[in-house]
Amino acid sequence: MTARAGRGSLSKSALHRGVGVALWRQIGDEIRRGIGAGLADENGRLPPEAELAARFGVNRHTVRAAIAALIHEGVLRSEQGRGTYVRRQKRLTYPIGTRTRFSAGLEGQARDRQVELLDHMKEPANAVVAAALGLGAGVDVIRLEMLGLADGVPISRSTSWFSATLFPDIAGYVARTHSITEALALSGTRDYRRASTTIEARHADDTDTRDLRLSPGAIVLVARGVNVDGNGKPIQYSQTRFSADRVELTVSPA
Amino acid sequence: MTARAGRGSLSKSALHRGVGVALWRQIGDEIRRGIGAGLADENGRLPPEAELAARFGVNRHTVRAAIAALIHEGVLRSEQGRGTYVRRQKRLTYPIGTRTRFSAGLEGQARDRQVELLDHMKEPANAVVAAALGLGAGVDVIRLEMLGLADGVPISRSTSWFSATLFPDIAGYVARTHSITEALALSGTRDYRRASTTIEARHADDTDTRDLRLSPGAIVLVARGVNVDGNGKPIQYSQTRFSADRVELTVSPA
DNA sequence: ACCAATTTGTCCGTATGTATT
DNA sequence: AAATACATACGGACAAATTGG
Repeated sequence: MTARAGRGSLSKSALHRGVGVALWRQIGDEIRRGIGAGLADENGRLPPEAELAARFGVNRHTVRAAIAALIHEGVLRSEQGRGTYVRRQKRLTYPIGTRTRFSAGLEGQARDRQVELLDHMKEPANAVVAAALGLGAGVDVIRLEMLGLADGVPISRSTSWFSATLFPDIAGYVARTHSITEALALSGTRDYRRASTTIEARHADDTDTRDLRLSPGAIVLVARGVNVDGNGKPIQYSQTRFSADRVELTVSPA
Repeated sequence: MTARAGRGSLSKSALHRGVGVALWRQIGDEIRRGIGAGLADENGRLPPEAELAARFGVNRHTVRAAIAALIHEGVLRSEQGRGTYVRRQKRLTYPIGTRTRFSAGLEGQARDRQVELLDHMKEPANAVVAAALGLGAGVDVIRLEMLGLADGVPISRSTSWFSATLFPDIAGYVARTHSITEALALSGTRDYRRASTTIEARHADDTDTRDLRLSPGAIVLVARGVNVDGNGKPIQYSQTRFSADRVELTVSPA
């Protein structure tokens, strides 16, 4: 999309009827994608409903249903007599690298960034967590449920596990400092780095729609990874869900 | 998903009515996601329709519609009196790193891997391509449209741009060798590495659904990046779309 | 102040698709 | 397989707000 010649042409995209996805939703997805690819003009104004209807080959009401959904999502805003406008133009770029830290990574992209601890608990590690942290299955771990915000908008929703014996007080530190980096430092781990990350994409489930304020059918990017300390010993396993509409990930070398 | 306690529990996920996605399709998406997360047993057998219906809180007819669609897509296969089975179990893991090469990256995960050149052309670089390759806007570049397959299944669909003056014969080389690495070597560039990659996720557009054989509403992972030669000079800008159902990306350090 | 053109908002009715029983 | 309820899609008509002459 980014590297296409056209100026707002939105390639007469064929809609598919009878495939279990309503036309208005397909059109909504097209409009969402079209934003930032020249569909809206320089003021963020969309073409009028009648023109969009003609372009998609549907009734104006169907376009209106799509726009209504996007307004409900907070993507668009419309004013009677004036037109329909895009609310947020740009997507945040979140770095995935050896030294990823939430706040530092978004520096310069959002005025206000913060991490909120939603919940925490001690529990026995399941097979995946145990393997990732190099612990025996069933060993106690501490799980943190966190929400990352940028300028008040939910950006990421993560679940992290730490060894309960090595980081018994991690939850309190995170609650106090609002920072994993500082909480680890208070626990005695001054430095850490990302050992591996896998990235997948899927539809938002209801946890995602609630915590990240998404609409059903929205997409989340899921990054799973392990942080290790200076000696290469695993200290944190985490799984982070990003709103695909609001962020893109960038793999930085270094 | 991966790191959740349950064995096949599939978290009573609430379905949403009136959101533009038919229930049978939502259930289909859930089943697709549930595969590989313990929904199917060790033989790849799904729970019986009646049980799925109870689990999702819908009528059995609706589950049957979902299964029928997944059978049509080639994800499931069902046998009267025996049950419904998963065709492909695992998702491929595609490495994104400094030394990403399609075929080598999937080694061991698929018996047969190949890259097919769908189309190629010479064109003036647009702003994005020119910036990525460090060329002046409007300079001629060669664009390659490629399809990556693993065991005959389309995995990735990429568009790449090369400087037309530095790599005038790249299309022919790729067509002959079915490999970017070898085509670059024939052009005199023995070594290259990935300088940067950004990853986003979005709904499949009709190009994607056609080339990657996806159903509308499916998700694609989009990786955009630049390859540079030994001296750090950009030689290739590419944009690759992966089927999010079939592939996950992994960021390898090194 | 007025008018015409443009654009979104609301209402009617009808046909088809989806989901349940 | 059939009856029912609701969501989706279409078509047309008009009201309400904005813009510019």
